[in-house]
Amino acid sequence: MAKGGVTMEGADTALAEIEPIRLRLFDWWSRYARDLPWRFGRTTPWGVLVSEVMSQQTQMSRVVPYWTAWMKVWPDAASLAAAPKAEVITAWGRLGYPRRALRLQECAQQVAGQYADRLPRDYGQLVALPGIGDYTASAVMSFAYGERIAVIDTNIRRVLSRVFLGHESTGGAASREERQLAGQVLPEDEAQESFRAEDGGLEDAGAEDSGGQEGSGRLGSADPQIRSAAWRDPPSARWNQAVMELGATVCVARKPACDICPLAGHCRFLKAGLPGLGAGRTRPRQRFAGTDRQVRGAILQALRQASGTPVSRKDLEPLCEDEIRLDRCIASLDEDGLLEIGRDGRLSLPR
DNA sequence: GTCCAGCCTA
DNA sequence: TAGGCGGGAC
Repeated sequence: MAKGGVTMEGADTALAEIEPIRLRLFDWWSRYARDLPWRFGRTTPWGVLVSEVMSQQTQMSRVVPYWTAWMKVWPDAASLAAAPKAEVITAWGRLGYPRRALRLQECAQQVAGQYADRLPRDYGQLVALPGIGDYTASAVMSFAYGERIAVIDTNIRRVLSRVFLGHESTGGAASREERQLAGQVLPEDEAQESFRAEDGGLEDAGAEDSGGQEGSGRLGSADPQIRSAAWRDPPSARWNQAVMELGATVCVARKPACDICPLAGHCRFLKAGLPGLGAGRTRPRQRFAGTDRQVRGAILQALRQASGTPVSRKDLEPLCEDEIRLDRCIASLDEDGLLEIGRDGRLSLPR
């Protein structure tokens, strides 16, 4: 119980400065937030969900072109639900972890079939969808719907832990202390500020908005005024996004840019001299070179490039010295539903 | 070499 | 709770 109800003694000092911290972070956010096309209310809740799934373990900058092309072809759950798997896998391109693409389509099928093509505005229903875990469900609730909910991801854990607790976030699942802290620092929302509170909201705002902003998804080179006009995120949603953004661009894992950090004056970690910087990070990464994952990726890429023409196993042998491994990877891709094996033994993307 | 807006299964 | 699962940026 010493753990449960106990306040975070160590965080008290910093928590007392929560208001100036919020002001500084919000100001920083208004100046430096990246102008990603799914931000600032320019897409639907479904579009937000797609961006979050694509961003799982993948940097935002890599996601942007994929997301833009994807949403053009499949702007809603229903259209994605009806797409051929091969096209979905191909459109996923080299984003990595292609099983995410299949799960996203399964998710689309459930949304289209069970929810009349309207993404649920309920954490429990979201988290029950394929490929949607705690983070993504929370992110959609906050970013797409403006609901007040603490979002917990690796960036937020790192930033909050550093600023308020003065040490690095631990590996593994979020600790109880981290979750409690995230809830404590989350701003309250004024009822009237809660944007998209009314039913409908921007459910169909898709891509019209300002006439002719098509593909770019940008608002010119960041006129703060234009941007802020589009900002209707309630404080809690802005906070979640701003903390994440700070973690992604300034308060990074290995070499944080404390010299330009808006929270430097309030950061317990910095004050303490960055003890154990970079330590206690998430579990060690698996190597990629020479693993099944690399071979799986190469096989899939070959199938994409074959664009529908079945490929023989023989043609894949150059991708992998070890034939045992090659066959194992083919089998696992088959099990994952990422490829099909024809009667003649040739391989292709599933239909 | 490390890290990344994680999720799922055993 | 541990381990599998891409690929690129730095």
